[in-house]
Amino acid sequence: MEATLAAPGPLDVSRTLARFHLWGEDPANRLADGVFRRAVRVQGRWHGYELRWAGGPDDARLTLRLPGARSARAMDAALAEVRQICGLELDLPAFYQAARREPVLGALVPRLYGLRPTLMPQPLEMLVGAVCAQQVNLRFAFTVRARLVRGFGTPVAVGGHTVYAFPDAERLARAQARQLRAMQFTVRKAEYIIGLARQVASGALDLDALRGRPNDEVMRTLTAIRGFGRWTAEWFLARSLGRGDVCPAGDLGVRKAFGHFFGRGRLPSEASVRRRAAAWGSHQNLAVHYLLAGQRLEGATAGGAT
DNA sequence: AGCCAGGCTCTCG
DNA sequence: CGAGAGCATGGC
Repeated sequence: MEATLAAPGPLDVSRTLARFHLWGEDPANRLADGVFRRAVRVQGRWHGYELRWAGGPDDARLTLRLPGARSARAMDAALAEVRQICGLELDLPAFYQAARREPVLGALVPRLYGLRPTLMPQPLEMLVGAVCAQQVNLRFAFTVRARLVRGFGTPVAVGGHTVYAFPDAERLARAQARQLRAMQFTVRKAEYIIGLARQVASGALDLDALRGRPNDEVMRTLTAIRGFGRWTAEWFLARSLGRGDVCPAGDLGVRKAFGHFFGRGRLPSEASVRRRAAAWGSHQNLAVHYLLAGQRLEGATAGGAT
């Protein structure tokens, strides 16, 4: 089966999907030879899909293919994921208009034209990925997450490649802490991940229901879980639910980016980042995304930090 | 060897 | 509450 979709507003697919290999390989989100591959589960069955694209940022055309699939439901599920992953729901034109009033963002927009945040469609995947990234460099975070995905995920063949479906809560709930330790998770992070998975698997925690809840309620729900603090919850709001009015101000990368663009290189406090970001209202998420990507642009040319 | 890395919990004032 | 110590595991 095959379907095409168009973006509402600018979309630079390559730049948007680049984050899947910025810091290493992600076996659940494979980017190879200009094709993005991933798997969705529909009625208990995994379907691998391939995303290709053509055209420029202003006329990007996406082609989604599910080799061997016949169910319209599988295609619908894959389409819904792709919309999330490419950030199609986000109002880029409105952000661009607002960015014109701000010199730093205004200058970044043309350089990053069509960049969108990649929203992670599966909440468990986002949360576990966030735990992996707590307090360690992102290269290492990617490495341990890849081990987790290969170790507990389900391999799915698609287009001559293998993608791994991200392990579900039931599988992670059965995992042993020492198995995660062998993958170089800390004892504590192993507990966090397994603890979360058990809450989800038992039905005590409904992550999908968070999508319909206001920010503060999502924050309260997530931060009540051991191992899940403000940083993790805010990134979940930003990169899973796509909430615009969120800024993970405590994030080291975010603070560095704010320091770079607004603080003459001095690392600002979390509170000061939060203050400045709050002025951007519903555009905070996109603004933060552009600042982070903007700093990576300059890091590549100036040899600085990422 | 030692500092750093896109935090979190726990304790105490 | 808010600040600070302690923590745990690698990468460079």
